[in-house]
Amino acid sequence: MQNNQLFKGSLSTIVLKLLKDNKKMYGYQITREVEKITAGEMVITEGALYPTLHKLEARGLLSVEMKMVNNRRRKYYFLTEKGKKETMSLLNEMKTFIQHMDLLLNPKLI
Amino acid sequence: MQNNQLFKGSLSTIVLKLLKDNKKMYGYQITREVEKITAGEMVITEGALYPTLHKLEARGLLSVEMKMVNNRRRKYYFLTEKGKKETMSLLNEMKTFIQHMDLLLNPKLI
DNA sequence: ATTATTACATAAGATTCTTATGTATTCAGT
DNA sequence: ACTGAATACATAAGAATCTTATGTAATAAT
Repeated sequence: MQNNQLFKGSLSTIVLKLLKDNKKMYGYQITREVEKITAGEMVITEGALYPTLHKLEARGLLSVEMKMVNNRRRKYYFLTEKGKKETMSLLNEMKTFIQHMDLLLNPKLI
Repeated sequence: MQNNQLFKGSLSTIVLKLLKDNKKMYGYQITREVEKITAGEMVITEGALYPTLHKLEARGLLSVEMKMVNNRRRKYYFLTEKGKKETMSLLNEMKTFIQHMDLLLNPKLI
């Protein structure tokens, strides 16, 4: 995203949606996946991602499972039941937000 | 918008786009127009709007014209040349952002 | 008279990011 | 054997953008 304030506020939604589709993922994997999907145009910084994951866990939306792979630790996150509900809610909010932006930025002149 | 973090970062773009379409507007009018367009679903608070207008003016994107109407002062804002360019740029950024969100939230499963 | 609306403004605090920094392991190239 | 890139986590300081609260002041509506 480089210099994009628009991104602000959407990170949680993105993370939760990825976990919804992929069952479980670890932090580094999430950053790779976002870059892959957006062809490198959107980059999630670690300074934003890790605090967000911790916060979602603290809110009871995510659970964690530690794994060692190649002598490196990975923290796999997955949605709790509460997290699944919140994900649906946030996806609807995002949809509504984009509709409103469409109304504002592409006005239908009658 | 009530409780919507997604809104964060998009206010400048909305304001500039409205000024692009309406030539000149005053603060209170901008709040009314946004509510009108979004059927009351998006509400711009004054605490967000006025500092934003001042900032855009300080950056040379807006100019001001004072008017007295019904013994009440109005500050009409309008785009400078620099503001017109920045508006196009921000509208493109918003478009790109929404495309990326679409990629992330509505993945095309092959 | 009192409340709502119009019209501006700012300050404190919350939230979410960026940038910088730190630790530690593995892998690829020289 | 060494160096840098990649993998994988973490946190802290500061920036940017908002919310909430508050203030001023005039007109319109009840």
